[in-house]
Amino acid sequence: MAKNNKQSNGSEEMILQLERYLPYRLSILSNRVSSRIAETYGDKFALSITEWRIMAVLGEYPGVSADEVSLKTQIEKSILSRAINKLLARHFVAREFDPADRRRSMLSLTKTGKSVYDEIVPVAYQFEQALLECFSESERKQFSELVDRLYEHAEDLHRS
Amino acid sequence: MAKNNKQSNGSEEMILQLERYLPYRLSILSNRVSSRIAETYGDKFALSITEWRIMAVLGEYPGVSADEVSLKTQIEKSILSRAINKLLARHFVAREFDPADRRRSMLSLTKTGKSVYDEIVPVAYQFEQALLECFSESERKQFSELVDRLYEHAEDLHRS
DNA sequence: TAATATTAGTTGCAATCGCAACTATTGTCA
DNA sequence: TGACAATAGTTGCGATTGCAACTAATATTA
Repeated sequence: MAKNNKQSNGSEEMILQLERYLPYRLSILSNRVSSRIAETYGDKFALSITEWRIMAVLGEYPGVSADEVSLKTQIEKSILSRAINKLLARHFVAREFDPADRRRSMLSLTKTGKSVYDEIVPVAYQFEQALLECFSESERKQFSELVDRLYEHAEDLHRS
Repeated sequence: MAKNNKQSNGSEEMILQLERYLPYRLSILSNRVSSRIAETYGDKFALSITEWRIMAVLGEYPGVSADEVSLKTQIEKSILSRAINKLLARHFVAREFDPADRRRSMLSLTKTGKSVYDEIVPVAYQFEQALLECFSESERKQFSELVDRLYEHAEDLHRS
């Protein structure tokens, strides 16, 4: 972790070592990883990260509403609305409205969307595997656990 | 990690479990952490994440050029140019041009900028400490190491 | 039931992003 | 030296973002 180094001239000001600062490193790591994957589906299907995430949720949970997608992915609802419209226009996603609550949309992948999804998923997993090559089995487990714990803890911090 | 679960009906299509997919989790974690910190300096000094990062680099390396800031932070150069202009306008940052190479800027924090920096740095470190409370000492070290290794490995993947 | 609040999703709009083209300066090499 | 390439930084411009206000539907409650 970054250390709280003081300057050596005796003054009390701290220097922040950005490249050792964990929040910064997480951000850089995440950007690097995400952009690497985005290359795979971006080049081939012209999907943005946001669009792909929506499709990933629909592949896993067909029939969810936009709001549920928003909850799961943290995508802001106006961005989501516009991304869904694009996916509708490209016939990757279909939308019905819940007859019991006509505000509520029910989203799913179309046949075309599903075939795109089926093509991307194995590549995504291969990428994840390739990424994790640099870890041993126990390191993978440990890392995964620590990521989860940090995520929960960051949420807790907010509440206090 | 996410498992390559197949559907149970005997077809070969894979489902991607987004919330177990490591690249996705890194992204969500990083966003959560970054936005928590941004609240601290954003509310008080109206600094964006990008602006703060630039100031952090200048606090650590006074006199660097815009290009060097771009290399260190991965901030795209047009975004950087505009952010620096804002920081110049607010007198948080000063700019000279290298007499030996007049294309090259030499950036540094002004007195005002330095006082903002000096106020933010301890808060940033406190935040990092609070974040890491959920880890033991050895877990912190391990996590830091794994993050670094993953970062390097993600870069290697790209070259192949 | 009528008034009010809440929820799901959309849209207006100003700010930001990011690629590509541009200017200005310096480096290369025939 | 002079033509061309490379580098640092800026700017034009279309696309994207994200807040806030909006519409439409449902839920609450007096």
